[in-house]
Amino acid sequence: MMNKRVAEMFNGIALMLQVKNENGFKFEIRAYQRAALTVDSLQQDVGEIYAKQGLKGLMDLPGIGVGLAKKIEEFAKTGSMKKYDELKKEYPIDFKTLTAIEGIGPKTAIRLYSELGVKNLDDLKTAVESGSIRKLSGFGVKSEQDMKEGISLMESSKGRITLGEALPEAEGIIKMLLDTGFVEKAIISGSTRRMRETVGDIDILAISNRPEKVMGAFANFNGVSSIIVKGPTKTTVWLDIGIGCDLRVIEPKSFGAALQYFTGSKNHNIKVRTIAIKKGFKLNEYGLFGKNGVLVSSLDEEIIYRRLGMQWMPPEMREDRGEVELARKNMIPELVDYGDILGDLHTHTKETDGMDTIDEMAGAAIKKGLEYFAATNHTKSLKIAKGMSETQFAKFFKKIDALNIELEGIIRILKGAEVDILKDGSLDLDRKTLNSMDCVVGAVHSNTNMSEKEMTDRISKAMDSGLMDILAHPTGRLINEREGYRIDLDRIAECAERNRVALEINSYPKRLDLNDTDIMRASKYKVMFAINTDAHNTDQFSFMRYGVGTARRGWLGKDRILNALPMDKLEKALA
DNA sequence: GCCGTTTTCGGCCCGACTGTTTTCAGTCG
Repeated sequence: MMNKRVAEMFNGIALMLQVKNENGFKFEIRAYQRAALTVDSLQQDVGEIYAKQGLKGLMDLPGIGVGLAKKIEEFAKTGSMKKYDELKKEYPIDFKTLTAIEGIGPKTAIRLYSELGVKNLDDLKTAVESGSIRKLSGFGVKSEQDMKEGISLMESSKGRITLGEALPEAEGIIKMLLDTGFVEKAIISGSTRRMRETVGDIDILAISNRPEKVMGAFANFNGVSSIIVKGPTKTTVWLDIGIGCDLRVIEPKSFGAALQYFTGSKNHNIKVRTIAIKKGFKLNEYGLFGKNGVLVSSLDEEIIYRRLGMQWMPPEMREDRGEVELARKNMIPELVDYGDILGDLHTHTKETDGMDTIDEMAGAAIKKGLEYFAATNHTKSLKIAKGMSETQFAKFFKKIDALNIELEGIIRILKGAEVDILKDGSLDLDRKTLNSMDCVVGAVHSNTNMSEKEMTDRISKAMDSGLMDILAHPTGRLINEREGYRIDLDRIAECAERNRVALEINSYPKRLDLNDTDIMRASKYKVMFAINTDAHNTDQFSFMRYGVGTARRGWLGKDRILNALPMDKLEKALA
């Protein structure tokens, strides 16, 4: 995977061009930054795209033209980029680290270098401690202190946290704001509203006629470790959990415009605003304005989009992946909704590595309003999770049969397993046991370091057995921890279609697997998807929303979701 | 350096906050 490196180099080039010549490269810089964003958020490796589709494939990516495609080609072939290396020779500075410090941008970094010889973080620490920053013109004691604090913030930063951590934190802040009594409405915006799998900072939008009171309460919130900026409409703080949080307070009349603006994504907004300009409007966070600065619309997101000749788009789609073009043609698909999920087809109990009993899990599922769920414990080869043998499953299923009689008409528990797909592609239980189950979820847990072809063959063989209903966490990736195993997703999806195996969208916050872009790719085949929590305790049924958010980011409709089917139809589908 | 429902040339999103200095450049999102 070379995306990270390429994005870093593009960003590096942008930074160095910025210091090289004030405004001469203004738009070139923007092009590099935009391309870096595109490459960085891409799930597919640009090296792979180049290998399979050449320059043409690269140029199909938004913001990548012939020039940048050739630079990616150069990197893929030689492992370096001449333009980057040449600039780096001119500026032997660790821009990436230094500009990651809050308040330090490229201009400041270059002054620190040319006047104090600061090349990296260690040099900066020395400069700050020695008191030499305050002696530079345009800098003072405050700037020096800010840098010191910026360094410690960066060192305590978690980077991007998972949606599963960010969303509950954001909801806590919303509640606190509403409790102040000064807030009419408070809503999550930014990447959290778009349900992005990781969140770099939390964005909150509040409506109030008393902004100073709201900002005061926010800054004093006990989850806040320091205040970065504080004004009447915008306050930024650093949270104890290791990321930043922005609060914008606006007047009621600007609600729609502000929500549209602060939800992003950045590239989505740039595209929408460009269209606004072409139509003779100006769009900002206060509203959509006509030629003479006359307010056209500001109250409602949907009306603003309409005025621009577009349909409203669900936040999860706003990534500039073609949604604007669809919206202009009135072709935005109806996405699976958070309330559409009727069951959960992948959960664990105490018998293996779960925390709670089947009775407790059933109780929690009932509370969640599910019509059914499948108990899918691990199988014997997975020793670390106390995987079960054929006889243990038989015994466990008797318990489920009894429970199902007791819970008749309330909920239905499906008998299943998360069966290991072994190294040779065979399944970890005998055919008879698997045939006795309602729902067989196949998964890879061992020998993950195979080649792409070997791993794809292995999983395909398992699906070809005709015994599997669902392929769990198809790539095995863990966010911020490990990349997935290597698979040819097209071959997997094609094989799943042939065998009528559903692909899982695992809702576990660290997994979200398949992810949004993989879903888009796989959904070109006639496969169903199953959005499962993989719950290991009763609380984790609440992970479902992360999976649904991911499915929506992959543009899936309800008709593609296996567990949006009511029990009778699901039974037929599984059979 | 990218890109096209005005364009293959001439455009390119828009505003808030801060420090240090007197009007704004730098940074951020």
